[in-house]
Amino acid sequence: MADTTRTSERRYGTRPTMKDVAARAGVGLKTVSRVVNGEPGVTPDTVRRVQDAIDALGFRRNDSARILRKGRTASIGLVLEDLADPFYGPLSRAVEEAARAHGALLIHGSSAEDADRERELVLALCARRVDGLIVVPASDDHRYLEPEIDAGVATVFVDRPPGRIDADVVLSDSFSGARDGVAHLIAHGHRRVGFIGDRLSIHTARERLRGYRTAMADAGLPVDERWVSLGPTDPERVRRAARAMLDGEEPVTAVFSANNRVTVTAVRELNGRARPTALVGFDDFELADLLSPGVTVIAQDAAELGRAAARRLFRRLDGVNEEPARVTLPTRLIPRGSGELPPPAGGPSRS
Amino acid sequence: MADTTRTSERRYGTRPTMKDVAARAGVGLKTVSRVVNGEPGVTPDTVRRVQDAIDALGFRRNDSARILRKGRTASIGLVLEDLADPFYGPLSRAVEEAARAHGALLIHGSSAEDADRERELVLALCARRVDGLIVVPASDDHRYLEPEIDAGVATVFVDRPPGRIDADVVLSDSFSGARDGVAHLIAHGHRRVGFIGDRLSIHTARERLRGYRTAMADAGLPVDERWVSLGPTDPERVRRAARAMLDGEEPVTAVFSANNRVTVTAVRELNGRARPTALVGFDDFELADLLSPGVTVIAQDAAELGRAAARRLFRRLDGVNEEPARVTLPTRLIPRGSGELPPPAGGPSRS
DNA sequence: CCTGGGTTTGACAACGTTGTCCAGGTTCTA
DNA sequence: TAGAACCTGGACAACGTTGTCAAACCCAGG
Repeated sequence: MADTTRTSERRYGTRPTMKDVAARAGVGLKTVSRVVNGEPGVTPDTVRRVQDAIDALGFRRNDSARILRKGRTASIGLVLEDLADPFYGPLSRAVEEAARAHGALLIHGSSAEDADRERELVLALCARRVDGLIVVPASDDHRYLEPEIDAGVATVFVDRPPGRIDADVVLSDSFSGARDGVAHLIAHGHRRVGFIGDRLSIHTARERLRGYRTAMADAGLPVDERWVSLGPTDPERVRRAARAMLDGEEPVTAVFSANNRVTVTAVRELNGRARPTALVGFDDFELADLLSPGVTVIAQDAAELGRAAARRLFRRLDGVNEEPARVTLPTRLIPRGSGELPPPAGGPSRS
Repeated sequence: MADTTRTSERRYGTRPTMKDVAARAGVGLKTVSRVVNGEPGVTPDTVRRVQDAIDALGFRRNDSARILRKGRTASIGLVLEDLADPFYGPLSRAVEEAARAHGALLIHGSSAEDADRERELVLALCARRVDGLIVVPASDDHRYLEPEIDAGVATVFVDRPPGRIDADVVLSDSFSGARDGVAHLIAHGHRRVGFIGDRLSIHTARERLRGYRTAMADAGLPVDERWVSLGPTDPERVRRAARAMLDGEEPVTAVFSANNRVTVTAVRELNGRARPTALVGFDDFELADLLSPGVTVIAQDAAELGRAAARRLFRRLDGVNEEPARVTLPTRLIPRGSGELPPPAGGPSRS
């Protein structure tokens, strides 16, 4: 490939600029800009000449320069815990659709539930000058975001509230959901209900535990602390927890599992046992209805979480200036069989 | 909020620049740049002064300007079909990890299996001057990408090959996988095997169909065209297809479903029937082992697809200049029960 | 043929950063 | 002590685009 010195010709790795287009079309720089952006006030004939030059050179506007000049990037950042978690699929998708509707691109990052990594990602996105941020918090202290928010980065938290700052947040009603799920088990005759949850550092985990305790208390039932297990959601820990509460001295007859990862492992453990144990899980998951018995769940609407967060975000970007608000979405109990199993006859359900 | 004229103070919606920092620290612009980028040749004392000014003003480097100046954006684009499809979760995740390891951010878009939308997204990413692109093609003509690739945008296709251009691509071995899956059914005594696939416009769909036909031919079995159903993967179409081949005159005794969406619907249909029908599905999915019977699948390694694509991409970004290559990853048959069901005794398995 | 109004066009600065290059100061060497 | 070598810091241009503003042009009406 001859390295020609004619600057207006395409060379490998060098992209033509508006200046090149202008030279080729024999017009001024600004006229090219006008054509590229569809601004009025250019003769049809000139438009055609410029268009031809654009096509001939394979010109594509450099949005970096445009962004620098205009100050707006038409992109929003989405930071969540793990892209591969099926719960976040519909949420991301909903945010993406909203972004698309507003002509914005989505920049994505997973925090892997690590506070430092969340911070690092969020600040990288701010350095890119994203117009807005949607964050599923991993950290419990978001004061580092204050200067950014002051500087005008619209920020909405979703699924969990931010720590130590006041900002928009969209949540599912974890407390009521868990309370309803546990009450459902109690209504089917259970008196000893186990709870397998996430680490207490996570807000939703705390709320769901509170829902569990409330439901038990409302029914006048005691909670044996051996029935409550909190910690990371890896299968090994969850398995051990399930075994402990099922094989102990006063075994539970039902289990409430506080998120989808826990539920899946719990199902695996319960299915292998002779004595059926009732189960209600927080979060719906695909194929829950096809298992036998079908898994009764407290479903949250992940897509709606994303939509609501995006709605809030774009309202702010459109200049609406309101106080930060908390939106709480209701959950839905979906009975499928596992939550309606009765306690073993003649078993510990006698008061 | 008083609109002070002191330009170096923070005002709402206006961010401090290096110039502001320089003024405040009493140093030159370039010195600030050096400190921000950790370049050598600045006295510790000066560094501290600059650092203080940065903290006081809440300065954060504007990456748009940096990108404009340097030409590299440290970001890569990922365009796939649907973020919410669980198959793409691990793939995205793997790409993200690789990006992170190389200090790059990930910009994300879903094509929704629409060629125009793919093109629009890809070109938007090119306008942003992403350093590289990873694309799950929805279109069958990617000539529109040629100028971009010539201009230096490293591009790797994944899961499906590009159309009408030569470029890197990472694929699962759909042909062999399907052939093995169908051979597995035949090995268990089936002679009438149905195939429910995706639209033929999709490369993997064609390959899997070819695998099916090859397995049947290799076993000397005829294929009745009523056993083959191709089309969109919505549940309604798949259900009808399954019913037709199961209730027809010469009903199939086994079904090969050519992707995860089809498999899930097929399981739903088959589970409701008295006569058990064998099933092997392409793509693994969560909980496949918990259904009864467990679903035998041809598993592809989605995460490895992503990793391999990212590896290829970053090799190119590191300057390695090779001919475009096709990488094909093997699939793995995972027997779980549904694929090992025998045909009904005394039924049509007599030759 | 000139004036006035509108339309079309282009020159120029600016966005915030980094690369180049040079000035001034310090330290070391002969 | 002079001169070289080195270190630190800053002035300036450039990246490719868009906003501002003024110049040039066109046509109709007088």
